[in-house]
Amino acid sequence: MVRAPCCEKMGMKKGPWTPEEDQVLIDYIQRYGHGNWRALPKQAGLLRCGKSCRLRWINYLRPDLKRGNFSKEEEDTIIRLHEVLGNRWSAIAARLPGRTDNEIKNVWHTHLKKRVKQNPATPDTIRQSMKIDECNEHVEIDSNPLKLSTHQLFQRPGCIPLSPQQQSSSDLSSSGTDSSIVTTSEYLNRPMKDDQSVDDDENVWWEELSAEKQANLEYSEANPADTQLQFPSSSLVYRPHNDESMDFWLNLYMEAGEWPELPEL
DNA sequence: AAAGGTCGCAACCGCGGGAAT
DNA sequence: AATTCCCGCGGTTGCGACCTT
Repeated sequence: MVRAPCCEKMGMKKGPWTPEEDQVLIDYIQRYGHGNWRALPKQAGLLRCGKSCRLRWINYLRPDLKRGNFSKEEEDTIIRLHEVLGNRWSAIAARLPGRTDNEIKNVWHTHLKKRVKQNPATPDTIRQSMKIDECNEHVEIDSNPLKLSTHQLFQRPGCIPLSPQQQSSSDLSSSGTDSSIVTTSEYLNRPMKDDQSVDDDENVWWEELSAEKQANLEYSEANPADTQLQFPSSSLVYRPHNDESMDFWLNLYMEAGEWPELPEL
């Protein structure tokens, strides 16, 4: 059964909000909060659906919104984050205080997309990323939608190197020109021996690979920043196993303006 | 000055995921 | 376990403002 959109209810108003409606919504939320968006309009006396109220509050009425034009720094930040995160506007907005995902999406489509297209070399990150790609073993080319955030992140450090032991023990067929280099994709697609079960779900392989390698990683739960310094070897596979560690890498990237190099022993 | 085209922004829509039942 | 509900997200649209001819 398909649920009817909430706004199709008779009597629900659509279109631009009036100042009076805005004030009703502000007054209500300031007094009672917004625990249940669906119930809110009825309780507040608004002829709007909950979805419309939520959108209006989040994108326009929230007191912590910055408003006004984006600064050059904010635009650069969006470009860099977009390169890493793609169209994940809410994730980008989470790193730009006072800005909404809708606002960022609009500014991307109206200004920044053109800017990047006209001058693709302008964001230094592109060059920097290429530089990193060149100096490391290989670039992760796998794309798994379910792991997109992690994968996109690590397409830049990209370089998720496999240990030499891993390469020699997994009986890999090398399709590349350099047999000492194995991408994660090649690992995941490696031919199976008879006694190895083949799982169609790449996620499983990916998870197994990660779990296997995380065991060798001295990861500090208490202080993720320590993790960077605790690679037993730069040839180990590492994958952030939660959002916190992903944020750690992303913050490093944002602060430094480039991806940190994996430490060598 | 007017008509047509383009831009920018606010709002809507449909979908997916997680929580609740 | 299945269904329903709600929220949040990303893509898209509508329309007023501005620009060009």
